[in-house]
Amino acid sequence: MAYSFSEIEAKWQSYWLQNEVYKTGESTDKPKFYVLDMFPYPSGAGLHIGHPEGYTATDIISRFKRMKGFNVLHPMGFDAFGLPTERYSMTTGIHPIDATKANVDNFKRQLNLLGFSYDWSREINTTEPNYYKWTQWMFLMIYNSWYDDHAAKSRPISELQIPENLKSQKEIDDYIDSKRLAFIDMIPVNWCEALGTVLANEEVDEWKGKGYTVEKKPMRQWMLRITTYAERLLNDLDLVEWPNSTRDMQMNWIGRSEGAEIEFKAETNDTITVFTTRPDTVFGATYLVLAPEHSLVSKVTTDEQKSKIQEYIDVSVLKSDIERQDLTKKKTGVFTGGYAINPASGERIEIWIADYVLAQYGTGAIMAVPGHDERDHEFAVQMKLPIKMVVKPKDSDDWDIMTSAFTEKNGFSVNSENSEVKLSGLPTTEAISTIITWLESKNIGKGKIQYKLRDWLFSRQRYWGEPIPIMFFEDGSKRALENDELPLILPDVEHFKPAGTGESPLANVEKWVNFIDKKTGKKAKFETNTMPQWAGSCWYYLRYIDPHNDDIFCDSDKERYWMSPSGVDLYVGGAEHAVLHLLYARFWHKVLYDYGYVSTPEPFKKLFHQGLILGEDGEKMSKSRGNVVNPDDIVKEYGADSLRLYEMFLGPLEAVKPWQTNNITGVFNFLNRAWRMIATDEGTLSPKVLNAGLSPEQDYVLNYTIKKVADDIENLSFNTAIAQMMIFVNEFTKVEVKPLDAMKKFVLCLSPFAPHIAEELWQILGHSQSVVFEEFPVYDDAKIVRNEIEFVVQVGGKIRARIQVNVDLPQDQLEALALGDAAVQKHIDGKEIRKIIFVKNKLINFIV
RNA sequence: GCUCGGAUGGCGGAACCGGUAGACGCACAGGACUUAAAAUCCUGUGGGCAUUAGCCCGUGAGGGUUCAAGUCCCUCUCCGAGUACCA
Repeated sequence: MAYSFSEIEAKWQSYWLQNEVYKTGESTDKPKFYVLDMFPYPSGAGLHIGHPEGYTATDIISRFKRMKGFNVLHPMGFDAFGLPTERYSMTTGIHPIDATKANVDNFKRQLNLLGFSYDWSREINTTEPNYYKWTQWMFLMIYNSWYDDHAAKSRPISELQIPENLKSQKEIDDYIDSKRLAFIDMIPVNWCEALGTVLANEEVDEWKGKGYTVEKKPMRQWMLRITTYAERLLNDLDLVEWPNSTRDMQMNWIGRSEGAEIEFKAETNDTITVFTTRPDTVFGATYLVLAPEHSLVSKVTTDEQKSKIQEYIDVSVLKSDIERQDLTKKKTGVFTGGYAINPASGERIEIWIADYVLAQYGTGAIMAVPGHDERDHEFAVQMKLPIKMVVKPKDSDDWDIMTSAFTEKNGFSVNSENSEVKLSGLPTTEAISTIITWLESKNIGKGKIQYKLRDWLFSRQRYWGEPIPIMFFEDGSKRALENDELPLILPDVEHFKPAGTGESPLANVEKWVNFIDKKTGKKAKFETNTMPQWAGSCWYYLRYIDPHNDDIFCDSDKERYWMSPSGVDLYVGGAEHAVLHLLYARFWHKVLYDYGYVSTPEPFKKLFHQGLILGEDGEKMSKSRGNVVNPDDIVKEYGADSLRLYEMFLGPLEAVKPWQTNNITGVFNFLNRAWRMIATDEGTLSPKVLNAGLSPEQDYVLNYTIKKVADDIENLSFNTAIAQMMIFVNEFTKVEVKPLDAMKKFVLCLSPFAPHIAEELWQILGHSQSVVFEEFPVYDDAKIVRNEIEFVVQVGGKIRARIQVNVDLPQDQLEALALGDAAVQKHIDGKEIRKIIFVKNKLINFIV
């Protein structure tokens, strides 16, 4: 008969709730531990089997740390703004607020069903005005900031020095706006007609995959100047304990490269600035290429080339990023008819446009060095442009530059000199610094560090997001709301369809959009764009610390207690957020840090990604495949404790692993065996549990289990911790008498993993207080030292005997014992022993 | 293409700093209990040859270092994730 998990789980869940067992203490005299889950988007589908994986891991840690005497902060909330809800509302007419509430209720029901120890009094929801008030407040903090390069930090915009030559208010305002960390720009964005909204690059594939069409269209957008933080975002990765892969991804995303900007004079007298990482190859620059969107294209284009150029631009704009970046296709481009002068060689070179040059990176223009860049080489061959060799390989002279580009950075410059500077003969690194010095002395270029990271497109043409708290006046000026005017509440609307003009549904809410500003008395119009879903998740970990504070987003004393010395102690979530969420949150955190609102430069000290759980067929779970496992069903059949245990027993937390419902019987049986070891079918203490001493073997297993479970929890190796507890149960199932003390310690070890059954067993063992408040057992070092071990004897590296010996036996005695073994003698067989390898307490190896 | 992971029995997975490969679980087989079954408990279970207590092979493939390699080095194959003309 299986133990009655349904009754037990319901009983303890309501006990925990009624007694507020998981309320986080406010006292600061205990050491703290902040363990955070990535909060979910409450979708209509409810929890899937992947959610409880990370959540169980953090729950085990939380429970363990509490038992180890820490004050644990383990909160949960909901990242509830988002497009799926808005689309649901569009089709059903159900208000996003109502849809969100229903989904959140369902999520909470499911989370509680699994026995997670969240402190629900700290629950947050990004869509509630008293939360997004502070999201808006932070947006305004960013808006009212400029980045001081000298101080290398953000400062209030009021401290910005206004150049004296600026006279009119408009000029001054424009100057200030050009420095703000939040600003408006016209930029080409991914416009989806059907959704009536702009999509982020990372969303394009997702929606295209669902059959939507996405095109490029320049629109007025809010941007955040995250690029000012590129260097710090890169360097501070050294401060965190993150998976290497995630750090690498962020480093690649930020994409720092060193090089130089070089100015080329066009014959029209326009200056075309290019960025290159190989300024040493400037003598080999045989043509220039501008991106089709480059502002100088029309100026350098000659009359007879005009129509061809225009045609090319028109085609480029219609192409999606994906199409433009399709590497398999041939490169395309058109000659503008214009020429420029290579500032190093003095040669007259052609100016082309081509869409293999990206407008958004560097200066949107390149000097093409076909001899030493594969892309330029391909283009030059195709367009029959000149190819010049200016770097030769270290050890050979016979590189055929017409066949392929030589791109290694370990060569020597050749054919690179003019009357003022000579690179020929220099190794590449020296050539680079030499040419930069020359360019700088001539004032036609300079060393430059370039980043791939772009500014953050921060506005969405959607209803279901935080309103941007900025108003515009008829004269074109604008005003940000002040703190006493926050939150700017999202108005109620009846229809969630976009305005169709590219504006959000808010544009249709006449009364809300157009109003008389009370502070200035002027006619004003609210911004109709809302913030992206990333906004609310940029700082939620801080709100948990002080969720009900109306004066500030988080009290600074509380912040210091929970975040010092290096941020959230453990952050667990999916690797899909490795770049964007984590980069955006780090950015906001650093702005807050610059103003002293937070005490650490980085928000998340240790990060961990749980691996995906696949369906039984080894494929990603999806409705269409029909391989989705619903946690509710598993709980019904085996109980929450078994589900928790099984998800942890499946394999290493970080690994991608297939679900096998069959295998859950393993952990289910284990819990039943544990139950029978301590309790009767009727739920009373088993008569076999007695005050009794432990045999040395039992003592060993008990103490080793305590040690192993504690160590493994710290390392997030839950699968091996569970295996060890199984060994414990196997050991004590064998014997007739179950020593009471061992049973108690075992239940304490089990409790972080399977809290419901542990509570029940703990009560059966005679306790009236919840197991949550108990201390984690301590093991006895002396008991986990074996006094007899199995010792391996090898001859010529092959195992020939295993002998039982006392621990720490010295080499000479073991040699004698080993040589006395018949099997060993047989293999030595009178041969000469040339060498003896001895590893204490492990093995001895006779080389013959 | 580039970057980062990974590959261990029929299956999920263990294995510290190079030192007994396959812990633990599933599945399977046998036994005990039972009129019988289920449940439970016990035993066995990488492959091959012997079938006694013996030997050989074995951690994706091939090479190397070492007394000793799943673990370190080189080359390759396959799988997964990220990224994509970033000059």
